[in-house]
Amino acid sequence: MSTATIKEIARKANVSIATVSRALSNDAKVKHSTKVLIERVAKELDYKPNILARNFVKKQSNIVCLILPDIADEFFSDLIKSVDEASYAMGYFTMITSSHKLRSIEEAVHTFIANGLAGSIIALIPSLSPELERILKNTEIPIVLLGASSVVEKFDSVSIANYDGVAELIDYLIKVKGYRKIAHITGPMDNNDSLERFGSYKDTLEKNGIEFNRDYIGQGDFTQESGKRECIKLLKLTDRPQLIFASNDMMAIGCYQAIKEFGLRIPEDIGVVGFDNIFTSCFLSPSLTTVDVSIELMGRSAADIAIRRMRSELPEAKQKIKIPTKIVFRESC
Amino acid sequence: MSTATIKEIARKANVSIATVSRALSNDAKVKHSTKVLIERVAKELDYKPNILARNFVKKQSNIVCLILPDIADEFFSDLIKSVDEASYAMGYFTMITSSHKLRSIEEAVHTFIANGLAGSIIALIPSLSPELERILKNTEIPIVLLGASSVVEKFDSVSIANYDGVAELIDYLIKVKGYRKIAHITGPMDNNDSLERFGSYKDTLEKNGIEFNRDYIGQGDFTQESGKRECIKLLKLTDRPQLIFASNDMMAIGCYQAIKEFGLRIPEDIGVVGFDNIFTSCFLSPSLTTVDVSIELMGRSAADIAIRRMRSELPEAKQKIKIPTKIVFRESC
DNA sequence: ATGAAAGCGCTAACAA
DNA sequence: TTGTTAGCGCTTTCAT
Repeated sequence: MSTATIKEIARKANVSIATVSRALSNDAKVKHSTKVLIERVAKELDYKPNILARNFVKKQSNIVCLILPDIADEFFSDLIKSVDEASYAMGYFTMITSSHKLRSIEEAVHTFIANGLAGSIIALIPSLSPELERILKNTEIPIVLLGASSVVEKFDSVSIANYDGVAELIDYLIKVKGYRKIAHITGPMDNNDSLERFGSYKDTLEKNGIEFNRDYIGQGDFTQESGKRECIKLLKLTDRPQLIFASNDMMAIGCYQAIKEFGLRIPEDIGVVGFDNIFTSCFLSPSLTTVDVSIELMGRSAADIAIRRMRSELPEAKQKIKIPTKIVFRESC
Repeated sequence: MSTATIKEIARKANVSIATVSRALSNDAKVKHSTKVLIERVAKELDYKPNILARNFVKKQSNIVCLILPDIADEFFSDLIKSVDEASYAMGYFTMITSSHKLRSIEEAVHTFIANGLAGSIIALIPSLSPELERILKNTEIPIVLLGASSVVEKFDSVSIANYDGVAELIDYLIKVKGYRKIAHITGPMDNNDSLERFGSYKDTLEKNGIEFNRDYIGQGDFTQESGKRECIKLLKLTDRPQLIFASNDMMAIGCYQAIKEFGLRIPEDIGVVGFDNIFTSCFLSPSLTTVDVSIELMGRSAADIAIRRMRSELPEAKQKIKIPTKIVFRESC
């Protein structure tokens, strides 16, 4: 490895290392001719700054650290890619890590904050534990929360417009499709997305004059298995619902399995809708009506905030970005 | 942020910073009692070493950098996760980046090598350009190639056992299922996986006494669209094949679309098989028979090699890991 | 077994 | 506009 250092450039260009440093970070007043000279020499030597040294002395890092939860969701690739692309475009690097069986999310965050590697953190935090909140609040580096409760006023956050998305979906089901008996399978009860979707489901039913029916609620955990399990319970009801709204597409897939095992047809006997628009959704038969979210936009927005915070380009007030959703009309209802 | 430094620990423990450094990296001869004392103080102060400083002075990095190609494949999440998990378990961090419209893979690799951030590189390189090979060979840090031509003797590599996997698949199709007219849609012609699969397809046909038929070859590029396009060409043949072996599942999905548009049935009128076993495969109708590869094992193996190279724990000879495959029997043939 | 001191590559006062 | 110098937190000789 061993690229040239500013020392060698200084020697070759007959200037001091300070001048080289200034010229290369082009923020100081350096005579144009010397700047040009230094840049030429730097290019000749194929100079790449030692990021470690630079970050170390500046006591800051140009690494955006993306922290993901344990489960590997389908959309992580897109999220990572969009964060990295935006970061790179602004001159930053992307580090990623996730909590897993060996490490809690709290530990992951704490480590990255304390050891100086991360210049900012983007964390996909489905639910904010008190300990995590304490750690996060005790740090100087910018934190951007993805999908975390937007109620938490203390952090910048980027989240999905769950409420509006679900409201639009349920409205469509009732007003256009004529469904009245709509069941819902929720995600985990400490998950913000799940909670918001559930709240919107209830509110929208009521706004349409449909009474909320506790029997029509299944409690899942965003996994396919839980979707299937809760769907079976719903299918066994004497007053069976006409449609099941699963809080995400994975659980909707579970519903498909259950419904097929019961020998029922979608959407003739019972409709199904989901949320997320994962890649698989359009290949199910029948294809799944769901709510699309631009993960790419989410990642880009988060990186943008993180980096502008690092550069102190943002106003004091915490940013609260809501990523809009869009219904994808298909064949399952 | 600002965790305690070794200086503060030294002061509190009444020893020199050198002793603290030694005690904490527990490789030098430090009296047991002082070591215990220092560790206690360190814990009290919630000390986390400044990784930037440490890496900087040691002129090495404990960051494993994973470099991905532009396209965001479905399996990236699993790959990233498994690399990170293995790295973390061995005390390393994971950085990821990908080539994209703003940056070629050559530039990405070069940057990470030169700026000192990466301690080793794991690169998913479908095809090795001469420039990339030059860059890679000119560096001191360990390089592990994923899926790159295993012919390249100069690098450690982890790749899929394409040849054996396809041989097993084609053998099954001929001997068990009785297919004879088997068409193939290839991936890009500079992609190693694609090439190996194609080679194995040809060889296995011949071993079974079936003459290779050039008309039965479509040249795709691993995208769904190319699969559809090439499938249409095959369906228009007067002597239509009985089955299409797509070089990956995405193209198999494209085949499904084409076949349905032609009003044909799978597998009654024509069979389809793929390679990869992506998540969606089992939800297609009919579900897709394909070849499964453990991405998780791939990532783990790559991280393992990268890190043991960093620690000089591996013999000179380049490691050549082949990840075994397994046929997933389903309904599409 | 421990301490003193140099130095990694770079930036940022302070001088000139 | 440029040079000199101190120092970031840590590791690592070289002494003791």
